[in-house]
Amino acid sequence: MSTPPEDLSREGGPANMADVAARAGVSIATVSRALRDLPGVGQDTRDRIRTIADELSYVVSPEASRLARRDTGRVAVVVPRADVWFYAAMLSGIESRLRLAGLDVLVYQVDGVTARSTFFRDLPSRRKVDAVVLVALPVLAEEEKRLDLMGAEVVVAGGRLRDCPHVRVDDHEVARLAVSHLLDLGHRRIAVIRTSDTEGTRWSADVERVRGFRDTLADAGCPLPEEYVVTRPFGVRAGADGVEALLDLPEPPTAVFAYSDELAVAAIQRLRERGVDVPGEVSVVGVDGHPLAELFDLTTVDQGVTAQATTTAELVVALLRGERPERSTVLPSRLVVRGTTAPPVTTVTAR
Amino acid sequence: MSTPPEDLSREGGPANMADVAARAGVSIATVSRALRDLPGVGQDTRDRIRTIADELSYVVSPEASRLARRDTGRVAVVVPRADVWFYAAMLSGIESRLRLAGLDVLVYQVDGVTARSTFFRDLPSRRKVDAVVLVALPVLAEEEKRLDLMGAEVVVAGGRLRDCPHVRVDDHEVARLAVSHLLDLGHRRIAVIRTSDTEGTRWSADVERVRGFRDTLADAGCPLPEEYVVTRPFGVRAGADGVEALLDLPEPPTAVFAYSDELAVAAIQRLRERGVDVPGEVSVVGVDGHPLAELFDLTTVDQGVTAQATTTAELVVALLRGERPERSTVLPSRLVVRGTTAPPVTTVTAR
DNA sequence: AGGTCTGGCGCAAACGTTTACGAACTGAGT
DNA sequence: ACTCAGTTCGTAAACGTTTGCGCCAGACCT
Repeated sequence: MSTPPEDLSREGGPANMADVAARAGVSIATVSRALRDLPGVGQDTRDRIRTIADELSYVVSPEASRLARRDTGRVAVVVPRADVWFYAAMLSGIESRLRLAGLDVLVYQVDGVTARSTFFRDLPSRRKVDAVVLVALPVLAEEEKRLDLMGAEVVVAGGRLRDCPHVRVDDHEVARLAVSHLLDLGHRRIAVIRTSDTEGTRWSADVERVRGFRDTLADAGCPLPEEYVVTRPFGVRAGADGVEALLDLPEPPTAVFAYSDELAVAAIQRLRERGVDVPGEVSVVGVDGHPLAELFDLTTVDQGVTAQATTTAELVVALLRGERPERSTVLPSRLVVRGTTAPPVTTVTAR
Repeated sequence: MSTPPEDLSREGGPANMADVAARAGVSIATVSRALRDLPGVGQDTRDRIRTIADELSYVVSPEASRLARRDTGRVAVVVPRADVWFYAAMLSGIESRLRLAGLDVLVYQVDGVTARSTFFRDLPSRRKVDAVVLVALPVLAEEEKRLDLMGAEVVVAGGRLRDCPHVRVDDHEVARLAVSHLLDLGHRRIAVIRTSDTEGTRWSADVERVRGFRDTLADAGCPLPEEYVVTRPFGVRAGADGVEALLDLPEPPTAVFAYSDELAVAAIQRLRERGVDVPGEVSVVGVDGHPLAELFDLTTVDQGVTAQATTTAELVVALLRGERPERSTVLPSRLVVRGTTAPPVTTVTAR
């Protein structure tokens, strides 16, 4: 009868490989090999080491292990903020998949100019991770250059950036899907509500969606007054305020393309508060595939966030394995027609 | 004219402390001290080392540094899932605050029985972090025991667990605030919609809210048919389905206390779809302080998520500094009366 | 002149692994 | 008996820091 409890709480701190080795009467090297399923260890020795490690409830020191093998086993996920659905869903999906690959995920919230500039100045994740995933992060041209210093694989999700490998949807197509749907229904007065940093940064998804919006209207010979493009700072109020501005126009739109489902829901809520029927008087279409969209019977362009997240994570895993995966994946988006879009009354009836 | 570009991309990998030391003509120890503002280095030497480190764009190897100093500089935040507002907001707030303290945050999503049991079996964060924050994580009694093996400070947010230091709101009070408000308005038929894991786990916030609900009704001498307590699996449908079930009762409630604002909003949406006026026929009150609540003019009990997050993070920081902070902080919650609650028509009018 | 400080710095031992290399042993083939 | 390949294991050198200790020069005293 030995003294197991005493061994666990030996002079502070958890057990080392040396402790396991001593108990098993083998060298540290053998323990290392045994625990990692490397060849060169007899089955019986391996088993013995295993049980001893278990008894001591030993786990390797990641610092030491990583120091010796020169990787970190960690991936940074950079999002503007973690409490907004799209980013949260991305983070969630990426974490799940990376966890399967045995990778840890650290989060960086980088929101606004100052946070972003300090992030790119200090690159706080340098040498701390094997890869960094930039999720829909607007980046200034000068900041792009600092990416090289990152010293890790950089992959981009939900947009594209320089020559970084990335996963995204075709945002031009996203906008086209939404706007075509509205055009098909007969709408000719179509507005867009978007949010932005308005700090001079451009995120590919943003520019492409705007372009898709304009292109689709232009292709259909549909006029677009500039007042129909409203931009509001991010927040719950964005959708409501944006649609308010549109309603107050001398000639308000009959349909609204909202940049996100959250915007759309807020817009709908405000419309109904003001007694405007949706979709009777104004149609609304969103983007994302937010759970709320189903609840509110919102027509939307589902951009398959989970799929994007998973694909991104798999891209990271492949890169870290040294494989040469597809550097650019464009996932499909699909229009989900629900109850917030309908033909405009004005065109159907009088004039 | 030396060869600066060559130095940067020297034989692969980033610059070491040794490189900096060599260039500066000092020892490694001096570089270490200089860069960390430790005493024992002359000002001029310090400056010289600084600029050289800058030129080489040197950053310390966290693995090596942490190995030597025996901490990790990381904190694990464990949430059931990162794409649900409450957890996301907690994570977001905690990350922001911990970042200020120079700590990195790694996320663990632990949702459902299997994920939780493997989490507590493997304790994947062992030795990887200095502290772990459990955010509203239901834990089985047997799993609690494994916490000791964590080998890190364990703090709990949004509830309480064993003797772990924690930050929370008084959930009994939260329920009391909501239900008293409904009682004050004259409601006597008050139901509750809750979500749960239903895996035998109990989370303190859950049990206390239910208790608060029952106690408050009991104190008011208000009857509570068991059908008025509906539980639905988590999801967008929970609120809608739950309220549906209530409506179909022979004697439906005139007021609903929803466990979260998301539930409440879904419930309201379904109520209105079914032509039930809110708050005319049914009053609804939620819990959280979700951004949606403001948008939907929802009466709610704001549990100050950001404050909880910040306080939790500060608790962690204090613990890691070796201070002896308040081990139990109960933050105030407050009733925010908006437009989804009103006196019941039935009691006011006929009978 | 010798003596005690004191600030500035280097030496070297940790920290806990991983891994190339080689030693010892085993058994089989000659 | 002798080699040879194969298996099992130990030795020791990394990996890149941090930090206790000690040395040395100069300043400041007596």
